[in-house]
Amino acid sequence: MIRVRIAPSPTGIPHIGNTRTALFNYLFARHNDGKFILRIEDTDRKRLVVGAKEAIIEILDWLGLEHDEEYIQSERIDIYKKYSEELLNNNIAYKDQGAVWLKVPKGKIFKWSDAIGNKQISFKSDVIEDFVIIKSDGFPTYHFANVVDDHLMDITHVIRGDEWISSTPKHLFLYEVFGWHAPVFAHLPVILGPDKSKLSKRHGAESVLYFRDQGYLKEALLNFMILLGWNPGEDREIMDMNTMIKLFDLKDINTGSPIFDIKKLDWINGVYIRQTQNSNLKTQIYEFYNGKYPDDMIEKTIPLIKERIKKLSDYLPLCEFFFNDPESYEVDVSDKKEVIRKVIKVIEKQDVWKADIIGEKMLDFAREIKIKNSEFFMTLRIAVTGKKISPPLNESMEILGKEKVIERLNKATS
RNA sequence: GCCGCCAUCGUCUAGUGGUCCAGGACACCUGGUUUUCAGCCAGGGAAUCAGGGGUUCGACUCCCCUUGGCGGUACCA
Repeated sequence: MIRVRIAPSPTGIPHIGNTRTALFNYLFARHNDGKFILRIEDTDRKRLVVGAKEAIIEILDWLGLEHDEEYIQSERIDIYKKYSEELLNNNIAYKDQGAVWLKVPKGKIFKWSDAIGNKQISFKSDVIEDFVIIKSDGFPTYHFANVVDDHLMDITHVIRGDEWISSTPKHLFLYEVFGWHAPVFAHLPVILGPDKSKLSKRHGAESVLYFRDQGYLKEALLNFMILLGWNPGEDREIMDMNTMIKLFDLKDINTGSPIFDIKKLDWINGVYIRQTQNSNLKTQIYEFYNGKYPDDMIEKTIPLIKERIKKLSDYLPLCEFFFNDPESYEVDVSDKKEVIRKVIKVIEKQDVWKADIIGEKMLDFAREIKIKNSEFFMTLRIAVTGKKISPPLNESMEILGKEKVIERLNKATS
């Protein structure tokens, strides 16, 4: 039975990098009908961040990366203590300044075959110094707790960031002194920022929750993340979770570090928005704005804006005029008052209030007063919406209603 | 410094010795549809496969070196 785990430490809020590692672990587990385990590694008491653990769980929940088992290391210190004492008794570890250290012998070679790129990696033990396994505050170090737990929890594959490569010899040595069988290691190349340096606050290192707050869909974020360092070996790029689970394989993970590119995320998000059922999209927008705008109105606008927004947060800038009268006009229409007044007359006589009929009348009117279509409709657009860019005008006016449109036009001439 | 990982269009990548003077996607540019913006459709530019040596009849693909990037070198993970 395949068993994998993610081992986040609650010293910060997970970003795209950590979360992609979680995704890969999840996909690997599900693909193989295995177990996906969450282990909170809160052994660094000094750097604990309040709310971090909750955020970790909230992110996994939001993305739907459901775990099968959950452990918290701070509740397991007796276990680590027991194993460290075993090492102490066997004279493999020693105490110094209140901490327990593991003796690392010289002249050994630690090597393993890494699942990423399928290569052999080896380190001479001479470059590895004795290291602490139990800190003076009684808590285990990552190296120790991690190995003990991975063994106790029957972890078969350790899929983690490649910043752990240099620590792997220590882990291997721990498995050796305990006489335990080491799991398969798969070290993922880390995601880099646009400047090819480590992901920083400026780009992508924000909490994953930030992307949700920016109006990205979880399906899009998931799809974006899997494409960072993995592809199915065919041209397909848009994949739902089931497809990802079906196609995912460790051997298809790239060896090079990918760079985080938000433009691609935006594109993918737009694709997903266009794919979303109207009623579902309505609900998502309604909830994104915390119910501030009536959902029946949102519903009417969906067909008009579905192909025009890339993120949920693009909705309001485009559609606010449906809910509120414009407070200002992006283009000055004060010299167009005459035209607008005439339009009002035409509209007042209009009793069939349908977009295509309205459109015809407007076209006729523009022709009658000999104004170029583009110019005329821009004036009308500004007067009704306040903006140069809007959803299709006729349809927007239909949704707004005749009375409201006349009111707006009157306001624009005042 | 030492140790280790990595290296194909700006970006994500395909490519496992010949079918590649390198294919797809994003981004960008042009044209079409059009009352704005999107979307959609059609087309375009964009990698001497980091550089240099090998191996081979033949290298993007294998080996070595150099360079560059990244990581580690904590009683942090």
